Amino acid sequence: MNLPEPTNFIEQFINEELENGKFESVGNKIIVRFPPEPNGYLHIGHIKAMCINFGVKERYGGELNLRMDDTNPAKEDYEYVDSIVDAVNWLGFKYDRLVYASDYYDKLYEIAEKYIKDGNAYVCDLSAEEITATRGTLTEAGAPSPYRERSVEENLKLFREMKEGKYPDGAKVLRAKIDMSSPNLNMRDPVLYRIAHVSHYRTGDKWCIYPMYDFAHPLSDAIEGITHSLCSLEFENHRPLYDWVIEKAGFKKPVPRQIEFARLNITNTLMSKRYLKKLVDEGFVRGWDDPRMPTVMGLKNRGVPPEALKKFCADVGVAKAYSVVNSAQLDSCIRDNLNENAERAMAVVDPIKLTIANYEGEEELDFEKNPVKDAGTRKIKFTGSVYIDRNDFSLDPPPKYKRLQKGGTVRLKGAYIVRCDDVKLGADGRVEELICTYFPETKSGSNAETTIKAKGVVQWVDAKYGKDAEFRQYEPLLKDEEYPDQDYAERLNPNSERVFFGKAEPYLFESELGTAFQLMRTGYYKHAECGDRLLLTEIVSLKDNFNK
RNA sequence: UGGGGCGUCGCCAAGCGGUAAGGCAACGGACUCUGACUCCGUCAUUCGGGUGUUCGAAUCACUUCGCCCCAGCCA
Repeated sequence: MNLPEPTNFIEQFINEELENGKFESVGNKIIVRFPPEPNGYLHIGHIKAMCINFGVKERYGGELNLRMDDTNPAKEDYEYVDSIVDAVNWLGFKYDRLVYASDYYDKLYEIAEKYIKDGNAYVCDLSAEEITATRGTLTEAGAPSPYRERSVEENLKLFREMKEGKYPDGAKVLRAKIDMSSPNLNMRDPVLYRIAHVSHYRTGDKWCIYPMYDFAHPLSDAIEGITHSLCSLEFENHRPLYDWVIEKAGFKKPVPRQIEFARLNITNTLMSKRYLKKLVDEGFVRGWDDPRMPTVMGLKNRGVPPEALKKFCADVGVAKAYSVVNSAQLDSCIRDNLNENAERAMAVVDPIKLTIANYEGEEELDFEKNPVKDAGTRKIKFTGSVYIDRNDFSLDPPPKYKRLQKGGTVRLKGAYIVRCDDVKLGADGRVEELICTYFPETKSGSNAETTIKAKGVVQWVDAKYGKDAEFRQYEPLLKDEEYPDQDYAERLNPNSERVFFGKAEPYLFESELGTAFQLMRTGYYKHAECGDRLLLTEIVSLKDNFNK
């Protein structure tokens, strides 16, 4: 058998099973699933889960079901289903089928009746509080429910009445009959079905009883023929129950195997759906797709290429140890990708006029689209009167300053070397205009002999042909040092704190392109919201690089 | 305190009894029409601690310390 080289312990485990012939009866086809609950937007933590699952699918030539784990009607909606599908598609992951746990409500109900008939489940009249009270503690066994020994007939009758809507919410539940003294609390007669007179976004009012995760998830896996059910570490304690549920339902082998991995944590951001929702609901960000958000759509709007995210996940790896990855690692993957793929543009944020006294007329210059790979050039117009950024000039330059200073030279990228002869100051003492001399023989790309040298290169925007674009710098939501690695809950004080994903990058721009692009010199990916003035050399369609 | 997991460089992470990969970060230096990129070099005598077994241990055993998860009719 041709087994792929495992990239993590999960694949290593799968390889061993394959070698042992565990899946021979199903043609050694590996089937996995990615099962988000449609109650929120996907974030970068989900991307890791997707990379793991889709990675297994691809390496084993298997299949993957995108499954909406929608068993709690109170929280779920199509809005989220749509956003999840959009996110998966944007990332370029190809699933084999889109399925819903709610598709199985009928089957699940039948299996529940089977449980009852087999004496593996019973209807319990205890209230939620009473169930909690009789569950016992970490060190003490729980007490059996007084309803634990009801007859099969009575249980069946009661369960059917539950289904028919005869009881109000909370009046009764269906419980598994396992072991009230198990050291694993999940095995102390867990609830399988609860009554909820809530209409479900897909099944409407057909049901008033809904299966719990611990019942629906393993059975959904088994029904779909999932071979490996990959989930995060906190479900480790559920595995015995997962196995029990499938076994009692009577599924034929091979039966799905749950494998757990550590979820992703990143410094400088929040990964909990609950707090992300809070940011949205309380207006700290524009929405789930705000570029400061670690959501898939937020990342997309930042101009982060999907491939960079996949690279990041691959670099970070899969293990079982709790970890917090430094956001610099993500930044590195993004920079790397953008450096390779992004077309370059020049922009000036805080302009100072630079006038070349000895230049006349205008011309078109060739501007390299991407110096890393051969992406060709485009034309930019030059009239000798340009803007450069305020911080590319210094009246009082520090040692080793490479940009422009009075009497010094600098290269206008893609154009000429200029020397600053005079500085005009405004009434407020701020630099208003630089009067320069250019050297024709230093034209970019020319091979003319010259002794003129410039230590630095600056971006510029032509005063006549440059274009305005709207932008606003984003406020970081939290200061760097305030970012919690954990226990961030209490730090989110609604009135004072702010959140930003990643370092507080100062230049995030968004023009009418609605996308990001890499600015020259800053060498970083940029994005923006509207608000202030930004000068661009030209509106180039960089959109294609990112937001497909 | 019961059970289940986890502890390898500042941050991730390989390693599966034969003598510590790699990435990020950092630090030197070269190069550069982005102070970017690229390049070259440095960065764990040591694997939470201890004790054993072994010719030989991060890898096995015992013990100890630390961290995470579980008492939702959430997923």
